Parts: sequence; C-alpha cells; structure tokens
Amino acid sequence: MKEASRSLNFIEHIIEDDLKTGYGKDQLRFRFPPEPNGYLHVGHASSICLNFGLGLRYNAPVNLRFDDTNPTKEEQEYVDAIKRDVSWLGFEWDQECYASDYFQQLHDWAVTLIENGKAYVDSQGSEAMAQQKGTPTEPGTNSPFRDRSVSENLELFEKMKNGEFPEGAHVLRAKIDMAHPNMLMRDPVMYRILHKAHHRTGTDWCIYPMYDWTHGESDYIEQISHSLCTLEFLPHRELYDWFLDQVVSADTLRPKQREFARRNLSHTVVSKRKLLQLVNEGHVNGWDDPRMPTISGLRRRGCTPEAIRNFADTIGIAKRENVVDVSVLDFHMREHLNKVAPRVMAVLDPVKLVITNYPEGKEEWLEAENNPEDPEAGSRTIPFSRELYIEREDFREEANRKFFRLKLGGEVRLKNAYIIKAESVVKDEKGEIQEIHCTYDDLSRSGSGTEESQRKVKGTLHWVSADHAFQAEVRVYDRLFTDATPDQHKDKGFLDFINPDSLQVISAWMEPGLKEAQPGDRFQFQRMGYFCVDPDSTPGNLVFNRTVTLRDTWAKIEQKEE
RNA sequence: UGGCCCAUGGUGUAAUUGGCAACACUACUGAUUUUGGUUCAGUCAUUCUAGGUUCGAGUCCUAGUGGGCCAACCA
Repeated sequence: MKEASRSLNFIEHIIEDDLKTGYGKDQLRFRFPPEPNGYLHVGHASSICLNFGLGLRYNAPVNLRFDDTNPTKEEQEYVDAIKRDVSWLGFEWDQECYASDYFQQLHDWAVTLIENGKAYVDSQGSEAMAQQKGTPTEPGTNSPFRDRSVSENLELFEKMKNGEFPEGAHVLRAKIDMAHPNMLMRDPVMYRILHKAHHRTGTDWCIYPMYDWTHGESDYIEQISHSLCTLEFLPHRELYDWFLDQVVSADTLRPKQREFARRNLSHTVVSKRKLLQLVNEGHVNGWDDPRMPTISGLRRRGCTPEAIRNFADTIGIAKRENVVDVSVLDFHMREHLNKVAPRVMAVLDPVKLVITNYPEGKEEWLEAENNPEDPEAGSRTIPFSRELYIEREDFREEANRKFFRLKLGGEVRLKNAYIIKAESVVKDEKGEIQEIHCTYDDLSRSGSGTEESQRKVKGTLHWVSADHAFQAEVRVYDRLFTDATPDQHKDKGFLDFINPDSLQVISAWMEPGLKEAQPGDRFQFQRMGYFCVDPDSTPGNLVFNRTVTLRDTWAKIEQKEE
C-alpha cells in the first residue's frame, strides 16, 4: 500500500536493531493497553496507529489489553467504546486481554516475592508512607514494618486478600531501596485493599494490583516484545525491569518498555480528566460530541478512519514535546473526503433568486456529476426551475473586480445549469434583500455543447430549486477552543478559552435527492464543505454535521481587504 | 538545590549513522479549473549557544541555556 521508502521512526530503529541482534521476527508482538476509564481520543489514535502499524509492518500480532486494575474508575461502557473505536479505525487485534485476567497469577507471583524477602506488608497510613518517601533530593526512610518476618507477611497478605481488613489498613510493598535516586524505586506499593466490585471479576478480589506491578508482568505473560508507552513512564522503566527480574525465566522472551512523546493537538485538550470535565459540565453534548477530539466525536463529525490513520502517519512519533496544528488533521480529512464524498448542492443561508425570463411552471432535470475526482461515481439529475435559492453571501449589489460572484449587471454560472445576469433586487422595508431578479441565457445550459454554454464566466454558484428543495438541520461546528494551547496558560484555565461559537444550528435547503441520505453518509456541499448525516436524524428530519470546510481562498482575500 | 529525558523552517517529522539539511502541513506567488474546491509550479532554515575532535559535525565530546518528567493506596 504505502511506499516502502518511508523513513523509520526511532521505535522502528530500535526494532530493526533488535532484529539484528538476536530477536526472531516471529517473536515480535505488540499491544495497545488502554485503561477503560474514558473514551479514546486522537492522542490514543497515534498510539493505536503506532502499535498496530508495527504489527502490520512486521506481520506481528497486536493484543488489545485493558489495563483494568482500578475498579473505582473503570467501567464496561468504556471497554465497549474502546473496542468499537479501535475496530472503526480499521485495526484487528490478535487477543482481547484484560489485566484482570492475570489477577491470580499476579497474586501468586507476589507471594513468591514475599517468600524471597522482596515484598512486605506495610500497615501505615498513606500520609506516613508519603513522609517516609523523601523527596527527589533527599532519601527516604524505612518503614517500621519493613522487616516483618516472611511468615507474618504471608499471613497478613492472605488476610488482605480474604477481605479481613478495611481499605487502607495495609498495603503490599516491594522491598527495594528507600534511598534510591529514582523515587519510584523507594518500596513502591504493589497491592492496595479495595472493597469494590470490578467490572469483570466482580467481588472476587479485595486487593487490587498497582499499575507498575501489573503492566510489565502482563507484557511478560502475553510475551510482548516491545511495550510502548508515553514519556511520563520513562522513570517507571527501572521499576518495570526490576519487577520483571523477579519473575522472568531465561527461556522466555523478556519484554522491553520504550517511551515516546504523546501527541498534542492544537486548539483542543487531550487529557481524559479535562475531556471528562467538558462532558460533565455540559460544555459539549457527550463524549461523542463532534467538537470533541475523541475518536467517537471525530467519527460523528464525519471524519474517516483513513484520515486519522494518514494523520497519525504523517505527524510521526518522536521524543520531544510537540503541538501538532489541527490544520494537519483538517488537511487529511479534506484529502480523503475529496476523493470519496459525493458532491451535492445545499444552500445554508438562502436568498431567493427569480429568473424572470424563465417560463413559469417549467421544470428541467439537469445532469450533475457526482464527483469530478472519481469518474466511477457517475452522475445524477437535479431539478431546475424559475425560482431558486442561492447563498446570500454570493450576491452583492456592487462589488469590486475581485468579487467573482453575482452582482447587479454581472454574470455568473449556476453550477450544472445556466449563465444568469442579475438585473434588480427586491428589498423589504428594512432594506434587506428579499429577492434577486435576473435573466438567463437559455442557450447556455451546461453540457449542451453550444457556443453559449462554453462561454467563460468568472464565477460559478451553487443553488437549489425553491419548489423542489427541502429543509434540513445543519450543525455548523467550529473548533472548541479559541487558543492553540488552552491548557498551557499559567494564569488561565482551559475553560477560559472555550469558543462561544463552536456550534451554530441552522436550517438549510437541500437538493431533493438528499432525502434518502442515511446516518453516517458523507457529502461535499459544493463550495461549502464536507458534511455528515448525524445519528440524531429521523426520516422526516435530517441533521447534518459540518465535518470541515473547504479551503477558502476567498475568505482570505476578503480578510486582507479589511 | 538531585536525577532522568529532550532541543532541526511558523508546525510536525526525516537525514543511508560523520559526507550537498529532506518530506508534509501552514502562509505567500503564479498557472489550470463550470466548486475562489481539486490539481500543478514556485518562495520561506546561521540545525538553541559557546568551545572542542575531524579533511569534513544536525549527527561525536565538554560546558552553558531553554523546555519536560519525577515525592497518588491513579494509569
């Protein structure tokens, strides 16, 4: 599919090196490890494309593993949404795994650690433990419970497991080094007591393993060769390796953790906490609101999986801080939609246009190309009549040379139809234009082959026939934030930058063929942008979401004039 | 005041591992166009700074500067 000449990212370099120094190609295995406590967003998409892309590149299996070790935050709803999103992106996982599947194994290994004097039960509160932890510049101090006997630790741990203690009474800690320069190595907690029902294991367990203890061991159980995560886990690598040292046997593959920088997108936030806040405080209408940078939001907005995958591919992966401009995502949406979206005509802000020399009551069905980029897309017919709607911004009583659209005394082509000339306007008492009266050249019909039809006129407008068009709701979305990096201001919170005009709901006029449109269908409204039928649509009441505008050179010219 | 990571056009990523700084986006020119879309051509860099090694440094070394991460019974 893609050219083989693409340069390698640093992760691929690592893998190539490993392949040269002993790894068998059949040993390669990856995983995507979401915590089911929220919806996936574009940042995750990068990680998904990285891991599954590696799987495709090396023909290696990729597991979908839910990191579900904290029953207080995780829910089945999120598991379902995550699976739907990964599938929608077009990837197939090898095994569907859950860290909770390994609770028994993890427990048994923990017992081994205790027996080997590598773990102990601490019976202090979290505050005392925090104090003993020290700081990045000062060493910590040992817990008074650090030297409990193996048998006492075993007994206590067993009782923790059996639910004989209240939450917070004890924890199991790895016995490493309270003076270690890496604070994560200062006797990290392996298990805490939680009397909570888990979405998969129910009430089987009263103790739940912590991330560090779980993740590497899960990778090991699944024989993941390369465990890729974001940069903030870099300091965890030492602990990841320490835990692995306790259980790995020589004849099995030892996973390695490598870290990359998470992708940040401009004009949005990509943090589950902040996204959850947007949802909970009603700034948007749910996780799949088309303004959300979630996969489900992008999908509902009309973005295609191809666009997201191409986006992820071109922004690449590296280790430095970054903010990718949304314009890159917009570009990929347009690039793909341009190839696949059928062209139709819809007038979003209508003004009536009357062709005074066109016979009253006459109607013509004109041929219109469905997609100039795709000859296979064929054509359709659209009705033309004496009274039409055109876009209000496409007409001015007077305008300078740069305005290619309709002005009094000026000519313009109606897309797929005739050349018309504006003659006069009818205004209401407020001076607002009610109707534009014009004449048409009946020899200029598009595709008729006449000399008149081949005349060059500067502007071409989209239109709908007033008698044949129908109205539909259009949700015009704009970016959710007015600032490129809303959550990186010292003095202001990200909510201060919410765009008050991120959603505008209007009623627009559609060409009649659109009545058949189904939720999820994507179109290009010619000269306006790409739109997608929203699932809120009902048979008699279609709703369209604006996915992205077309590039708008005119808007730039206009802006410069001001 | 400790440790670790990072630094290449406005943005993101490359550079055959020490050999003419490339690709994409954005912006701007121009051409084409029955979508001011698409397409095509072009323009936009003292590789953070200062030293050093070398015939040769974006790449290696040293120091500095700037940014990020690290003290949850979160992941």
